[in-house]
Amino acid sequence: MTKLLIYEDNPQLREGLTMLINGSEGFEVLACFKNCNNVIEEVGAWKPDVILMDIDMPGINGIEGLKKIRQVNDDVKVLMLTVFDDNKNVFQAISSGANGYVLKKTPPTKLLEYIKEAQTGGAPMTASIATQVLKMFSSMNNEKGEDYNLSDREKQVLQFLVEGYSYKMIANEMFIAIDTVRSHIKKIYEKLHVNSKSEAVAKAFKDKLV
Amino acid sequence: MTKLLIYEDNPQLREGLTMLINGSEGFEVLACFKNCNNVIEEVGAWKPDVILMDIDMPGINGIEGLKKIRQVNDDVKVLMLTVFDDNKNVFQAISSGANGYVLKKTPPTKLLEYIKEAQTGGAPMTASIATQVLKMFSSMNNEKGEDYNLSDREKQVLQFLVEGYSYKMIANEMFIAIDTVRSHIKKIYEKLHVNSKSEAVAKAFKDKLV
DNA sequence: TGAAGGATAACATGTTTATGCGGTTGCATT
DNA sequence: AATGCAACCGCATAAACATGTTATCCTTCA
Repeated sequence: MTKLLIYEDNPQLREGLTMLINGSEGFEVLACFKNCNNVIEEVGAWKPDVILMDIDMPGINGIEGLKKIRQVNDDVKVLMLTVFDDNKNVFQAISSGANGYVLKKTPPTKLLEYIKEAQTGGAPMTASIATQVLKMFSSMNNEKGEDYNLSDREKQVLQFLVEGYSYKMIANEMFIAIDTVRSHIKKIYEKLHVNSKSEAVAKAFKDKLV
Repeated sequence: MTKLLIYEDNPQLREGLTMLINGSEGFEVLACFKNCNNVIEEVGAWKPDVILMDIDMPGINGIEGLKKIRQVNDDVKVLMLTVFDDNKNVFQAISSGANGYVLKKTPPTKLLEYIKEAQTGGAPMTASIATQVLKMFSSMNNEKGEDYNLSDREKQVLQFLVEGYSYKMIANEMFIAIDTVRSHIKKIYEKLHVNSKSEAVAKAFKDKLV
């Protein structure tokens, strides 16, 4: 028997979900709540297997609710419910420890499947969410964009810049004159299309040159 | 009609997949290959909707094959097939542009579902894969180390520094005097334990303050 | 109510950076 | 032999930066 709590501010949807779930073999809704004000106590008292958590709630939203839960309980599975597959929310929810993320328009049979999947350690996601997650994933990785073809020496200098060295210090470290450091840096700026040290440093981080 | 190519070195599995798919309404296997040696030409010639790509192949493996495909074609959907839900491969595949990632032990009906899902822009994953992806996602993100408790204003200034603004530009943007900018920056340096703009920028990136 | 601290601002001084120009050397390609 | 290019070096100047000190106006908080 899968025991659930539901957090959802919309009364119709709350009733609908409850009826659907309670009417299905092997599922039971322990309680419903329309906000997350006492989420910690409620979860502690009812000890559910799975929580359905609406994201868009007034007051404490679903993400905050999730975070509260995770402060005290890492075992209960939390399935986020939302109308939109909004990029930022997906990201937030996932990194706050959600076990799954499904759209409200998911058909009932699918939803029950997802709940079961969450309970058994899976990570149910609707297709559109999964697509987004993959996109975020691949975009954040992007193993270095442009090349800028910096020479070896220029790369070294840039490295020192990133580490906060002044021209003078770089000259010392590299056993060259400070004016040579200047020359290198000027060249680096040209290749990176920037015109200050901090821009170069920022670009180095952004484009994973270091 | 969903048209497929299959890359799989194991003859049994190759035959099995072909028979399964060709025996299903709405699916057609255009061709099968046991390695990725000519993958670019083959994809160009057959113009499939979906490619089933085994990961563990001798010679050019599935990930390399995927990368080759993505060099010339971003539209075709590539579904990775593997025996293990190996962490590293999942990550590699996703960031190389795979559309989905399923285990070979996936039951036939599910597999057809997944193929259809991939074709229509979804991102099919078996539950265990999805779980892994979420774990990677949430683990790679957090940290955010120290806080340094910068004030709101100081955070704004730091933001501008990171974007390469000079003191003068920051003063203009924030409608304050350049000397005030100086004051803020001095305070920022103290809190971040640095003593130059580029060090501050570097630290901002490293500690994910921005 | 008085202390603490954030945001604002001015002034002064010395250092660092950005940019321009010029140049030599040595290696590799043509 | 000529060309290009990376690495090296020097000089000059203006702008930007780092640091110090001082001070007012707020709000918050004990």
